Amino acid sequence: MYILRELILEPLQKALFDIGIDGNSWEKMLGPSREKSQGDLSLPCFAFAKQLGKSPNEIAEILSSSISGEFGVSSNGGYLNFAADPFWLANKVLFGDVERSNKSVLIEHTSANPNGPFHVGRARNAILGDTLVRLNRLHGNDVRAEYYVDDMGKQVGVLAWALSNLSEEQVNKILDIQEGLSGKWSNKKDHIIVRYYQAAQILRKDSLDSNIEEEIGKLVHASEHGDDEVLKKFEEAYKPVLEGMLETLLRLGITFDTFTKESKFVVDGTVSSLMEDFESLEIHGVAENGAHFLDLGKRGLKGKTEFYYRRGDGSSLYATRDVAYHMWKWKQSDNLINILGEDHKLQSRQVSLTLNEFGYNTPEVMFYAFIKLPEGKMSTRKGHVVFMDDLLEEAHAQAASVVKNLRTDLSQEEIDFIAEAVGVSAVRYNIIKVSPDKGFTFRWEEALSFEGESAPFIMYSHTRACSISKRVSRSVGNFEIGEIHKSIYELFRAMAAFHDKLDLSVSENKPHIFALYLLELATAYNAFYRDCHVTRDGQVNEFYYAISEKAREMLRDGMNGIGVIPLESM
RNA sequence: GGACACGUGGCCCAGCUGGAUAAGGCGGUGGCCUCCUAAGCCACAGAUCGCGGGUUCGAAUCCUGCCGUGUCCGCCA
Repeated sequence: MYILRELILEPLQKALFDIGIDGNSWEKMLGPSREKSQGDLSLPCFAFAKQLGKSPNEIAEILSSSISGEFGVSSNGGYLNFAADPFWLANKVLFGDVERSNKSVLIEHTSANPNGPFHVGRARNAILGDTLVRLNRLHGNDVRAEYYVDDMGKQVGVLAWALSNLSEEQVNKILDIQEGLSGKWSNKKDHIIVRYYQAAQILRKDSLDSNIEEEIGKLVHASEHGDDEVLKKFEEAYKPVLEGMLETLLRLGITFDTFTKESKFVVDGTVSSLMEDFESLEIHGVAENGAHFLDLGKRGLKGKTEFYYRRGDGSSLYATRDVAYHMWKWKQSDNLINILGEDHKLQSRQVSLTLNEFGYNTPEVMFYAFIKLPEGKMSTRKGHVVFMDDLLEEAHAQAASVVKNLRTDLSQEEIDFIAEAVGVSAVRYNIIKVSPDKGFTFRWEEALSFEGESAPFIMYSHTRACSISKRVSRSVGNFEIGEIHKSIYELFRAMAAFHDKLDLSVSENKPHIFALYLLELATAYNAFYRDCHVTRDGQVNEFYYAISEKAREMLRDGMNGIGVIPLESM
């Protein structure tokens, strides 16, 4: 609780000084109480024992009796505990103001190759990234959400080749499908076009016809040299796919401010001039066939230390363009955050070390582990894949059936509206509630869980507050802070943590911290709802109403911060 | 083989800039709707924090060895 910390720091320092503890090395030991029942902040006194020749117990006792202020102090088992005064806390929570951050931040996320629909694994990036965007905005930062479009190189090359060389019939035959794409997504462009890509991949692998590889190679080569016509052809190929992908993201509430094409840096010449600059570096080297690299082993990289940035034929590589891209990004914003899969760790390190070499800073990176399926790795080819579009449909359907059971008063249209919000929120929440560096196995029953640690749990608390708001249907009147019931005190403590958790979540790039916090806030609200009725026999308790309204706003803001939709009724 | 992650009750997961009896959820058992939406609430049961060493007044947390899982080690993206 940061507000409490500010309050006690001075008296605590004085008390410590009086017993012979100088300096402020103890400040980092002052942390949140492990035991909630003991207080909000605790100072373990074990470290002072030797210096003072007293037991930690004694020290804590002495300190507790010498400190006083608008807070509770106590000692227990060698710990000095501080608890927020209920009345003080009520004032802070109901009337306090918080300082907001206002940094400029550029967050690059998703940036998926535009060659096919999102499966849940690929979508983890987009959901984590968008949540970080939202949390930064909630925190007050000026955020730009950016998608780096991979519009050149092999993947798009294969796609473009397939679209201009394969017919619908050929694709179906190669993929061994009789009647072509059927079902729900037969009109969605990413699902349609990915089949051409898949067919081409099979041809490349199985066919003895080496012309295919040669033709694709020519296209890729041309794109890497900035050939206008080829790049245009590539764009025609990937654009509809990307549109289909963005449609899925839009359904998840994910949008971008800017799209930057990889080819930009080839076409405008920055990549080739950058490659010339590389040659002046001390760690620069040239391989036998004329390929160029930097020896990053000299900068602490372990394992394979050569970072190749230029092929023997003089063309650039993906990572080279990524360096150029990052130099450009540093001109757009003072703070860069990238969201990347753990498979990009080495590549990201190479880019960062190279940037450092030119005097640029290292961007912040949030790495996330992959989502597996019970049957193993996600693989489109083996049919081990869960498309985000399918997951969202299923989530909607399940939510609709729950709503239908619970609410017989609603029209089909209202049911659909609620089901969509619940479905999307639940899907997002199940991905962001776990730490990004934890790989997890996708299970339908968990992804579609609407109780316990889930988005609907939080949404439900919020609708309760909305329901009260609707019932009273006016703003909060004059009130005095009344008796502070245990549940109210706990709710205040939870509310006071809002900005602490938001700040932590944003500064550490860990969305799950704030996502899990909202669960605590909702739980605390539920206890308040149970114990303290705002309206009773037609009378409104203004103090309670003020608390409920404040909590409602916090829940709403917090939910928006993680992309969970704050419905007013469900 | 090397590098980097991860390993916490039957299952999922928080805690890991060292601090008090390891926090939640699912599942299990038992209870709560004449009272602002029961997608809720309450109670109970359930943990050698992968294994072995070390550092420390104190280790789930730091160091080290081993085991297991994942990712990477392309002049691919």
